[in-house]
Formats: sequence, structure tokens, C-alpha cells
Amino acid sequence: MAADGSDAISEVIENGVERRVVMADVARLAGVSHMTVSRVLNDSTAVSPTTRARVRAAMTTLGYRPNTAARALATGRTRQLGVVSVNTTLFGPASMLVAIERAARDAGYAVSIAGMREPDRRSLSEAFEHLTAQSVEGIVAITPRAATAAALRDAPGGVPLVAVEGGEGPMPTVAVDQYLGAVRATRHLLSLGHRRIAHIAGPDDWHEANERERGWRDALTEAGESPTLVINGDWSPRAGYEAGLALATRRDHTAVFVANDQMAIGVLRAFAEAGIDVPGDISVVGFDDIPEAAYFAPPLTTLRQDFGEVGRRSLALLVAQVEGAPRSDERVVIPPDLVLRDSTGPVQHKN
Amino acid sequence: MAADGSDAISEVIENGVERRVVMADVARLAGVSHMTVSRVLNDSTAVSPTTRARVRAAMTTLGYRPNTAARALATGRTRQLGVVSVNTTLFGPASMLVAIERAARDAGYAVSIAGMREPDRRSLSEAFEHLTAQSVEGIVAITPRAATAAALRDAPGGVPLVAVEGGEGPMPTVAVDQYLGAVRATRHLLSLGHRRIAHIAGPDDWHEANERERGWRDALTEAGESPTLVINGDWSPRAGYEAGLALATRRDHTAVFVANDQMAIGVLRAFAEAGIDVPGDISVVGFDDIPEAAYFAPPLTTLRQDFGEVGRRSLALLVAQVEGAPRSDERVVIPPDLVLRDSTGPVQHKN
DNA sequence: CCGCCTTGTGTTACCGCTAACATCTCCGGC
DNA sequence: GCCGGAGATGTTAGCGGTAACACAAGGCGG
Repeated sequence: MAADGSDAISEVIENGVERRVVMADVARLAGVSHMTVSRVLNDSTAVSPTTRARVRAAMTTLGYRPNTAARALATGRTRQLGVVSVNTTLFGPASMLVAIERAARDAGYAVSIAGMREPDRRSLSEAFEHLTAQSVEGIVAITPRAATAAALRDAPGGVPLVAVEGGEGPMPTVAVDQYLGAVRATRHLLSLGHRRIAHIAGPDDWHEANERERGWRDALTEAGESPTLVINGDWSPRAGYEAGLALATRRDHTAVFVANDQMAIGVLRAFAEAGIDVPGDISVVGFDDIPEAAYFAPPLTTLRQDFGEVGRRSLALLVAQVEGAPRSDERVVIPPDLVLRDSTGPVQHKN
Repeated sequence: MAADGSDAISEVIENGVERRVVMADVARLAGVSHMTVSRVLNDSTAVSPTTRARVRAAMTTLGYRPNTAARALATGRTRQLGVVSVNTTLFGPASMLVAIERAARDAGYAVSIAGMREPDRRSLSEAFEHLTAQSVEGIVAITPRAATAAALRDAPGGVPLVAVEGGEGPMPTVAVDQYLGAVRATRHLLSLGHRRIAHIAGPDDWHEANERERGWRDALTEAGESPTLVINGDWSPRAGYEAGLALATRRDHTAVFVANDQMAIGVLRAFAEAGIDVPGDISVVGFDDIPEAAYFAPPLTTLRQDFGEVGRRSLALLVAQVEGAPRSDERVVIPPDLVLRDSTGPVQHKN
């Protein structure tokens, strides 16, 4: 199953005991010094083509695999990066993680992960410790909560760091433009004639939640309307459901901008139970565009975040830093896209 | 931000250049040999309490962090484990990954990840290579596709391996009992009086898909009914939607067992559009119990898989192997639970 | 034809830690 | 009072690579 399809041996017998193949074994077989093998491995300074070929042959014959620990010890470089993250089961963080790992591998790095048990400084600390103890060369921190984002600010300066979705600080940051997304969502509703637009927000201590609320607020104000109603949720379908029930009893809004798709499904559920037609009676906009969103009842108008892009960009920034770029505090901002589906429609003037 | 709350220096100046603190520095400060420091670090053979305390103090003063590469080189142990996985953005694999990492950290191991780009042997090979190149001591493979599960069978024997959800082979395996889940789902529908129960299956080359179909088939047969209709999907809401449309035109079944929740949401959507009442006209059962399932329209009856448990058990098996337990081919099977909600109801005899 | 540079290769000394053995001290038993 | 052994600590030699320099052989200009 070796990637090169060979059936190399990769162990060598000496005094009757098996031993992993090391550089010296390759050197012996190729009739050169171990240093020449090292040079071939790092295809560095001139090695004659003949020698190079002989060494290569010896390597494949023996199935030689360089020992990363030894190399790391000698060079001082581990080629390991770390990702610390909360709530990796959510679609967003999970997508970023996948993109980060992939980009890292392409750039020749391995990725170690460390989840935070709780969204507090202590857990962040532990995760950092865990990763630095492995001598990672850099860390991507997915810390969407204000508390942990703040904790990042006084993270140990030793190791290069990129923050994803995590507030502001003196380190490079990659984030989707939550504010812009919220503005777009709200303007879309305004353009359909809605005036009283409620907002179901995420938890206060999430950076994204704050930005989305701010965008909604500003877009309304700019249009001469006032932000009348905010209900706080915790991103879960249940919270959306409860907020939806509250909205259903009031019946004083014709549209609602929900801070994420999971809550939006709860809202839709509550409306369905209350006999409220979407979008006939109330329009609903979500945020995230999770894969299920197109199949909600009705299909959800929402803002798509390109998590893959966020992952790739954050990794690129980290690698640049690791490879010696001057320490920057660049902020990469990725705009979300409004995806129109069937949960929004023109306001119905009933009376 | 150090976990111990100290403000240790962690660098030492020598000839005007900064250098990381190493064992020798600690030894010098404590007035002992570096070997004694090593002994304290590994709290091994008797070190006098006084010395131990002095060394500990020196460590914290200097902010000493052992170098893992050096330790790995000397001991031959990296304390790194690997996880290879496809489709980590799905709720199931993502949950397992989180549980695995957590359990690994508790057991004193770090976790590196390697995603498979495509669900084929080649990608699996590459992922394995990537992990073994880092000298991981063991690998958990989340390979729910038959093709990749088969490829595992002739994986290089060198490194301990645990397969999750991945068919059968000579290696230890942890899996949810998909067959049992499907039987339970089908029996539940049968007990409500349904006789013609369709199945929307996952892709042919997924182990889980096959098991779920087999369970459905057997439960029906056992009850004296015949498995009349299988529609194949690809786990996506879209596939479920299309299958739902097909079912809606036929109208010759009163219940459908859908192989996962994401497809189930598509089915519900199709039924809603076709004016089919769930569960009045047709009952629907899903599989997985993703967080959104309770908020579908209507809330979905489904089978809950304890992904966290799967992750923990697989890691425990791997660690046992890594730490020298005899190579086993133990199979851990975890039963899924039927979660009753509103998408299933007694069959309506219309004519 | 000699010395110098270039090219290819070997030698040696680390990187920071642990394993294995050596040494030293102190104690008790005869 | 001397010896043996246990306990505490030190010394040395790797682990498997890479960096830095040394060295040999050949090509070229003066």
C-alpha cells in the first residue's frame, strides 16, 4: 500500500534483531557516506547524478523513511502546525479545519489539533500549552468568542499565531465580514418593503453575534427605521424555536433576520406550528448556508460564508509568518454572499 | 498566559544571542547534573526530595519546556497519534474527531489529522504516508466507504491501527450497529401498522448504507412483508428531495425509512411541496439524530448514534495496542437508540 | 606547469534528551 | 573497623539526522 507502489523492506536485521532502516544503512548500501544520503534527501548542494541515482535506488530498496524527530532536533524545525478550536462539530469550524489541514499538507506541514473543552481562558491556555509542548511552529486559533479572543491577545509571543473569526488584536486575523453580511441581509428585507424587522441574535460573547447585530442595526437606522426587537439565542435550533414562538405571539414584525441557519430552522418550526406562513406572513433570513438550508421548509434565504477560503487564507498567513515574513497584523476579510431562496418575499399589506 | 500562571522567562542569553532554555540550563541553576533534571522530569528512580524541589524551582524560574524532538529521538516514542478521515465536515466524523482528540490528550498523546481528498485507495495511501512520515505511533481510520475500508486491510502492518465504521478486517474495529438501528426503525414502523415501507438508501459503496438497507430488508421479511422499494441517494438533502418527489408521485407506500437525517430533510421538503402530510399520509424515520433533526417540519423520528462514544472507544483500543496489548481484532459495537418524534404515526386506512 | 577555484564527497561535532553504567556516600551487620 | 549494599547522583554514549568545515580531484588562467 506504499504510495510509491513499491514493496520496500523498511527494516533491517542486525544481530538477529529487527531495526528500522536509518540513513547509515542507505549509505552503506549505496557505498557513500551518510552525509551524501542526507544531501540527496534534501536535494541540496551538488551531488553527482550517478551518486544521486545510486542513493535513490538504495533508499527505495530499503524503504528508507527519514526520522522526523532526528531531523527536527538537528534543524530546530518541526514542520508541525497546530489548530485550536472550539465546537469543531459545527459546520463552520469543521469546514475550516478541513481546509486548513489540506492547505498545510500542500505546504509541507503537518497539523495537530487541540479542542477547547470550555470556551474560557483556561481551556485556551491548556490547548496552547498542549500544542507548544509539541513544538508546533505556529498556531491557527479558531476563537469566535469574545472571551477567548481576548485571551489570545496576551498569548505567549513565542509562536506565530493567526486568529480566525476572533475579534481584533495585534496578530494577523482572517474573518468573514459578518457586519457586511448582516447589512446585506437587512437591506434585502428592506428592499422587499419590510419595515419592522426583528433580529434573533447569537450569544453576546460571540464576536460574530455582535457584528451581525450591529450590521442589522446600522442598516435599519440608515434606512430611517428603528431596530425594534432583538431576541438573544445560543445558536441552537431550540433557541430559534423559542424565539420564533415569542415572535409568533407578538405578530408585530413582518420579517426576521436570524443570526444563523440552525436557529432559523427552529424559527421556521415555531412559525409552522403557529400557522404563520413564510414568507407570506413573515420573511426569514438566516446566516451560514449550511448544506441543509436549501431544504428547509421553505428553502432558506441566507448568507453564505466561504469557510474553505477562510481556512486557506489563515493557513497562508501562518505559513508566511513561520517562514520569516515580518510579523504583521494584517486583517483578511472575506465577504459573504446573499443566497436568495424562498423564505423571503415582498411584505403583505393586510389592512 | 502560561497554564501555571507564572511569568517564566523561557529564554536564556548567551554570547548576546537568545537561546531556548534546555535541560543543561536548569541543571546549572539547580546545581545538579542534567541527568538529575531528566529524572525529575520523568519522576523516575529516587531523587531526594530536596533535590527534586530545587530542580522543580529552577524549571519554573527558567520556564523550561522539554524538547519533544530530542525526547522522541532518545526514547523512540513520539506520543503522537494520527486520525485519517473523509468528509470531516459531516456531523458524525466531526464529532468523533473531537472525542478522539479529547481522549487522546487525556491519555497523554497528541493528535495529527490527515483528510482524504477523494474516497479512494490512493488518497488513503497518501494520508497514511503523511501520518507515518511524522512517526505517529498509531492511527484511527474513519473510513466508512467500502473501497477505503478494503484498502485498510492491506495497510502496512508496521503501525497500530483501529478502524472506525469501516467494514471488517484483521484490525480492531469500532462501529455503531447500523443493522440493529435499521431493524429498530423498521420494526417501529411495522408496529404502527405500516406494511409498505420504502427505503431511501445511502451510496452503495458505504458500509453503513449497506447495513442499514440489510436491516430494513430483514426486519420486513421477518414480519412477512416484502421489501418493495429502495431508492439510492448520496446522503445529501438534494438526493433526499429527489427521492421524496419520486415517492410522492407513486403514493404506494405509507412509510419510508431514510438512511440519514440530511436526506430526510430533503424528503420532508418534497412531501411538503407535494401536499403530503407527515405523518398523516406517510411516516418518515431518519438516521443519525443531527442537532437539527428535532426542528425539522415535523420533528424527525430518527436513530441516535453516539459518536462521542465511538471516538472514545476507538481511541482506547488504539492506546491499548500502542502500549503493547496483544494485537487483537476486537470489534466494539455500539447500539443506536430510537428517538421518537413527530414524523411517524399510525397508518391511516383511507379506503 | 603551478596554484587556485570549483565540484563532489567525507569527517566531525553537535542538536537535547535518555539508557546504562559508574561512582560516591552513608548505613548496618559481623 | 571493615565490607557489602542501597540510595543518590554523575558520566558517557548514543538516538538519527544536519551544519560546517576539510579534503581530494579535476579544469582553467597565467
